[in-house]
Amino acid sequence: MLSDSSSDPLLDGLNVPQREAVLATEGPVLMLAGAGTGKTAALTARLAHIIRSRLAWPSEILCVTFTNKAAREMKERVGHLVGPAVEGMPWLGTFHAIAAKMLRRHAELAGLQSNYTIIDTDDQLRVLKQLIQAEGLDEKRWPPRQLAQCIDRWKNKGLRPEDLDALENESFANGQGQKFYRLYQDRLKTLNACDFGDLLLHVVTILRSYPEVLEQYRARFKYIMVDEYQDTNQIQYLWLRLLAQPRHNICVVGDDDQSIYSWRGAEVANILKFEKDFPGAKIIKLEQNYRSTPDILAAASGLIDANSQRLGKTLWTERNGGDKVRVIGVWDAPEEARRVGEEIERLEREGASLNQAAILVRAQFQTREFEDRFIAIGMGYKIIGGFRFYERAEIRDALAYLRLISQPSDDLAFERIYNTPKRGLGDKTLEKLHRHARVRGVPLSLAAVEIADTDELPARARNTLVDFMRGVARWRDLAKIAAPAELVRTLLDESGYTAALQAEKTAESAGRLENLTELARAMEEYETLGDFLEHVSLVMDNEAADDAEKVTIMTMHGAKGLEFDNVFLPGWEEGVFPSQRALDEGGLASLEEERRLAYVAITRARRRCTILHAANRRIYGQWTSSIPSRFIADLPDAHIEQESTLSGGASLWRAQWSERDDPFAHVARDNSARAATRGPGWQRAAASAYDPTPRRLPEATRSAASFAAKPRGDIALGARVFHDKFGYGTVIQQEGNKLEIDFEAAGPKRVIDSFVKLAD
DNA sequence: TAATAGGTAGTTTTT
DNA sequence: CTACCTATTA
Repeated sequence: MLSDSSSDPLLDGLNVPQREAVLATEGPVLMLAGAGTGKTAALTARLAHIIRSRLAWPSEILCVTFTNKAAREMKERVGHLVGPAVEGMPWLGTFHAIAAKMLRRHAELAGLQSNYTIIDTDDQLRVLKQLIQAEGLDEKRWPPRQLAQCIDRWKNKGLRPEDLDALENESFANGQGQKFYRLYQDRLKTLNACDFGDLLLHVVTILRSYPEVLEQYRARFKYIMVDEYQDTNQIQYLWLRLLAQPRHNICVVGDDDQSIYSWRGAEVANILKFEKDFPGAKIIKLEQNYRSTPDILAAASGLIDANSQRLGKTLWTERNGGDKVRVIGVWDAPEEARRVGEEIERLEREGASLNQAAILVRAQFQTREFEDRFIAIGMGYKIIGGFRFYERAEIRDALAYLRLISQPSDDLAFERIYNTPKRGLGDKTLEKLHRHARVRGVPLSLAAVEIADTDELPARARNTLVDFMRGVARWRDLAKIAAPAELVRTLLDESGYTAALQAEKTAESAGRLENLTELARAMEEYETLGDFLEHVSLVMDNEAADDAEKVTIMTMHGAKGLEFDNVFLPGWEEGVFPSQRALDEGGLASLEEERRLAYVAITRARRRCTILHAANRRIYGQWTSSIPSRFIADLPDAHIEQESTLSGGASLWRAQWSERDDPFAHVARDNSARAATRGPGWQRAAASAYDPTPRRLPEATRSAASFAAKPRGDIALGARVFHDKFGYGTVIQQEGNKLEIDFEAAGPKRVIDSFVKLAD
C-alpha cells in the first residue's frame, strides 16, 4: 500500500494526513482542515483518486461547495488530475445549483412546472411588500425585510408553513407569521417561481414524500463530499443526511474556527456533531500550514485560543523567519488610510505586486476612506463586493424582459419593465391590470392583452400598452429562432431601452450601456434562453477580468478562502471590530464569531499582516473616539510589534484611557459583553472590562517633551472654543499646549491648542 | 405622471 | 453623513 501510494502521482506532494484523507474513501470522514493547510488539494486528490480507481463514475459522485468560485476551482483542479473525465461530473456544484437541477427533474412534485423561475432577494421583497399591503398592514411597523428574514430563517431550518410552531408564528406581526408565509408560498406557486431557500426545501420535501425518488438518488451517489461543512445550515444538513444513507460514504471538510456565517443560518453544530450522526467516522486533522510565516500563524492561533467553543487544532509550519504582525495606532480614519497607502507604496518600491496586497475591512462603509485616499494618490485599487453584475438595475431590467419572454406568467418581470423605459404607463393602469388579472385569474401580461381589446383604458394608455405587448409577442417569436444574444440586442433596441439610456447622457448611463453590451456578450455562450436564465440566477458572478495591478479592498467575510502576501486590517476598534451589533446583541456567541472572523482575516496573510486602529472615527457623521479592539489584546505579545504614529497629544489620548478608573476591572473579559449594554458605543466599550493600555503601550506614559510647549495666553479654563472637527466645547483642563475640551457634540477630547480658536 | 422635498435607517453575504 | 424610500406637489 505504502509503496503503491508513494509512486502514485496523485499523492505526490501531499503530507501524511492529507494522504490518509485521500485514501479513506469508504465510510464517513471528517476532515478538520485549518486555514492554509491544503484542504482543497486533499479534496481534489480524493475526488481524482475515486475516479481513477474506478470506485465510481464521475456522474456517481456528489460534490458540494458553497460558492460558484469554489466549484469552478475544484472542477479545474480535478480536471488537471484526471483529464476530460471531469466533464462528466454533473453533480459537482453549489448546494443551490445542484438542488435546482434536482428540482427541475421533479418540479411537478412540488407543484411547479419544470421551467420555474428562480427569483432573487429583490423580487422576493417586492412580493412580500405587496402581500403586506394587500393585507392592510403598516409596512413601517412590519417591514417586508423582516418578513423576508423570518421566511429565510424558516426555510434554512427546513420548516414549511405548516411546520411552524406557535413561537415561530409570533415572530412576525403578532402571530401572523404562518399566514404570511403561506400567502407568500401560494403567490410563488402561481408565479411558477421559487426563491433561493425553496430550492433545497422543495427538494427535501420531495425526497421525504417520494421514497422512489430518494432511492434513485441514493443509488446514484456512491460518494458524497462537502466543502466548508461548518457553513452548512439545517436544511443542507437534512438533505445531505437523506442522501448519505445507507452507504455513509460521506466526506466533509471544514474548520470550526472559520465559521463566520451563523447570522445567515449556518450551524457550527453540524460539524461538531458529525461523529454522532455518522458513527465510526474517521477524523483527520490537517494542521500543517503552508501559507503563513510563523509569527502570523502564532498571532492568529493565540487569538483564536481565547474562544471557548472549539474542537481544537494546533497549526504549525515548517517555515522560518518573516516579520511579526504589526499593530499600528493612528489618530483618525483619514490617517489610517494615508498610512496604509504609504505602506503599500513602500512595498511596491520593494518590488511587491499590488495584486498581492489586500485591505480587509469589517464593514463596507470602511472602504470609502481608502477609496478616497487611493484616488488622491493615484493608486490602483478594486473594491470587491457591493453590487454584483446581475444586481445592477439595467441588467435586472434586461433580465426582466427576457424572463417575461420565456415565462408569460412572470408578473414580477412584467411589473418591473412595463413602464421601463418610461412609456407613460403609470400606477393607474397597473392597478386596472391587476384587477382584471385577479378577476380573470390570468397573469398580468395576458390581462394586458385582454384589456387592450376593451375601452377600459384611456386611448393613449391603450395604444402604448398594445404597442408594448406587440413587442413582447414579437420578441417571443424571435426567441424561438434567434440566439439569446441576438434576442437581447434586438429587444433592447426595439423597446427603446437603449435609446432612453443614450438620451440620459449622464456619467452613469455610459457605464450602463457598457454593462448591457457586456451582458449580450456573456449571452453568446448560451444556446437557449432557458439555459442562460438558469445560469444568471445561480451561477453568474461578477469577476471582472483585470489586467492592471490593483490593491484589493474587501470585507473579511469576502476574503475567506483567499490569500495575499500583504494584508492590512484597519479599524480594529471596539464598536467597529468587534462590531457594535455583535457587542449589543448575541452575547458571547456573537463575540466569538467576531473573533473567528479576526482569525480568518489574519490567516489570509502569507508574509506580512498589519493591523491598524484609529483613535477617532466619524460614524454616521458623528465624530466618535474609540479604543483599540479587544482582539488586539488577544494577540500574543511575542509575535507582534506595536507602533504608533501618535506622539504628544496622541500619547495623551492613551494616557487618558489608562488613567481612567475602570469600574469593571474585576469583571472577566468574557463577561464584558453582558456588563456593557447601555449608553453610546464608545462609553460602553470603555466601561467593558478591557484595558487597552497595558504591556504593549509602554510609551503611554506622558513624555516630558509633551509638556514643554508653551501654552497659548488667550485660552483659560472654562473658555468656550471652536474646533474644526469637534465643533464647540469648553476647556476643562490645560497642560502646556494640550487642552482637554468637553465638546458639546463629540464629548471630552484632548487636542492641541493651535487647532482651536476662541468661540466668543 | 414625473420631479422634488423630506424623513429615516444604517454589519457581515451566497445563492 | 448619505442613500434610499415615501409622500407631496406641479
